[in-house]
Amino acid sequence: MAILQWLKEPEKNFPPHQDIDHFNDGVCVGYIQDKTGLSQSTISTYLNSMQNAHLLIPTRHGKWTYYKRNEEVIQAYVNTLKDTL
Amino acid sequence: MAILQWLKEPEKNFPPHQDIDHFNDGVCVGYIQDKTGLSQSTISTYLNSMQNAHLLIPTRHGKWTYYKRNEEVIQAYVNTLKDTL
DNA sequence: TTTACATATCTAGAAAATTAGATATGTTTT
DNA sequence: AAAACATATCTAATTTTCTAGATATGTAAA
Repeated sequence: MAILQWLKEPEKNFPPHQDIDHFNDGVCVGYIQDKTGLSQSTISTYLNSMQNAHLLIPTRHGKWTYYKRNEEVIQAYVNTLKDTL
Repeated sequence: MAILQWLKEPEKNFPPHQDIDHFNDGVCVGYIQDKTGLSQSTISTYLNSMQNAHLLIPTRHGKWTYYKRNEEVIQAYVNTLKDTL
């Protein structure tokens, strides 16, 4: 949940990327790792599982993988909760 | 989540109680246990933890404890999720 | 075309959640 | 007040989740 929240406003929660000057494709794994303080493998695993759940969309830029929110799925999930819960 | 859903419409998901003819205070533990197929202690533990989270409101009627949804808290939770997630 | 770097995957140990049996408590009936 | 019944609590075993170290893979720089 924290990661999803951070990704709502990348410019407020992460430093700028070195090769690109926008967050159009999200934030690179390393920055998210730093922010959480967890190990590289743990973060990679998390991001991968969130990707599998279609909560995040990955984009590869050179050496880096960027992750951004999948707004449609996230909203659909919240709406389902609202109806079902 | 299943329990919360069932408790939205007790009359559709549970048999009538033997001592009272309404679900104003919710459903007794035994009926919820039957519906889940879990053991008595497990269900009691679940209901207790949901009560601690203020998701359920307990009412004692003689030998039975009835549990009903705490709509305010449940809605507040969903709304928080909608904003935060 | 080797080296360095970012990320992914594999493996396994530690921590937490799930669950039931045994027992305790509270309430009603006899 | 003893017995019966509904629910709660305690304890512990099983299962699942969490997490990191080691290693692998993919990409770019030297």
